[in-house]
Amino acid sequence: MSAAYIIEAEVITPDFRRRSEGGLTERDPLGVEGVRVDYCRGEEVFGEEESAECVYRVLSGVVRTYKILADGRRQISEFYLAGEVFGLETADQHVLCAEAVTDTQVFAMRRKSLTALAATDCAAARKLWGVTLHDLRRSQEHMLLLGRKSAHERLVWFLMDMAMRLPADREVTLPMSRQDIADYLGLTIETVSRTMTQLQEDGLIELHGCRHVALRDRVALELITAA
Amino acid sequence: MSAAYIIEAEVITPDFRRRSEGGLTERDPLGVEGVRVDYCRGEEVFGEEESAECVYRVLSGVVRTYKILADGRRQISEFYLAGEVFGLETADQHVLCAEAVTDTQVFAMRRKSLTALAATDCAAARKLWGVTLHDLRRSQEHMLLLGRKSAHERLVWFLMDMAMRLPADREVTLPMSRQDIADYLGLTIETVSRTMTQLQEDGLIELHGCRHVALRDRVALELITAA
DNA sequence: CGTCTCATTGACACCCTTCAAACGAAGTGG
DNA sequence: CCACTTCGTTTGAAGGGTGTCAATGAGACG
Repeated sequence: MSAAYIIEAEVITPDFRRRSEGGLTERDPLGVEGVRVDYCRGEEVFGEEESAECVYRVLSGVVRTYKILADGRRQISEFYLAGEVFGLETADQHVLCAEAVTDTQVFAMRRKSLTALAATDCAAARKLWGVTLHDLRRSQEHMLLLGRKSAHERLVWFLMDMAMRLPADREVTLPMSRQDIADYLGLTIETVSRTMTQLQEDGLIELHGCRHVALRDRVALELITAA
Repeated sequence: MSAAYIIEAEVITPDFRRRSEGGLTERDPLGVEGVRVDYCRGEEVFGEEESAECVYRVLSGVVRTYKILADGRRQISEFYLAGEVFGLETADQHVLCAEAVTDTQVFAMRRKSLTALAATDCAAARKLWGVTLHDLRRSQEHMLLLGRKSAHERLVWFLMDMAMRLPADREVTLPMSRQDIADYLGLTIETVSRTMTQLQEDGLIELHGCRHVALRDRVALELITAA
């Protein structure tokens, strides 16, 4: 109880001021304490060039990180799903923006606590580094996708990836809009939409409303991604 | 001297067998020992899915890391210039290939030595993590480029980046071929060539042979990248 | 039921790719 | 020194995939 107040007093950020009502201080698997914070759909978690006070783990919902150009062109670098860590992909200052894709609850940890822990606990340091490595490996695959794959290949890869990462029984429920998908895959919203319909016409997927996708022919889909 | 033999005996990799004649064991700024190894133009440093025995620092020359699809489409994720570290961008197994772009000398360190050092020396661990973070930040910018920028913007960004990173007096000497540039920027060789000529016709750059580029109008060039 | 937001569909344009040929520089052998 | 080859680059013409612009359709919500 007192620890909660200490943290609250130390960290003067909107995150911690906005912490969930009644939320007590807890410990993250990474090994440091923090608090739960809620964000509603579209709300910003942190902005570009903002000093990086906190590191976050998604508890529920989805977060997108992105870069944006002066004229509005946006590239989403990653979607973070429940259980995943973000905000670590930078040094002292954020070079990305982060926003809640859906209503989201995150676990906010103070960066200082993490680096302090890493300074003494090698296993923790290794874990932290592993998070960054994971992001890097995914971004390398993402570069291949953005630089060299067709719209069909991009979308199929995306759907397969989501099916793997989201709790999917018979169909995937996409948490993000077509615009988000487009900005993630380096396409336009129209191309995403058209490609989605075409995949349906080809019998590869089945759409039940625009957010619900059933992967109808996994073999054919995997052939496209492997190509 | 004896340390050199120990390392040579421990590490059974082509890298260490191929070490430069007469090269003694030295210590890298990262804090571990290793040996110099030479690669000639086009030679592979490591392949995809090869176990990651070593981490490298470029001493002279240039190295490219890339991913390649079954049908030959290639995406270069990064060029590593003199002084830069590569091979760390992965966990235990490489997910990229690395090749020498020019005749290249690298400093090869055993991954085990690095992780062992990181386990005791926090500053070293922090440095290692910093290398990965640097790669991640660059790959995020690269994603924005690949996903959202035009051929002109891509090439201008590339030239500015090279001018900044390479020792450039009045003109930049590009160490890589048009094909490499194309595969780095997610374009075709023809588009790179055409865009290059157009930039010259517009008076933004000046070509003296295809490898030598003078940035004629820095202000205009920076306007394009900032757009 | 009306409004709002988002998704889909259509027509058209354009940037980049593809295919092909010419050009140029570097190296080799006569 | 000069043909000749080879490899990489440049240039041209044509086509296609994706973007742009615009209109229609479909849910969600009050």
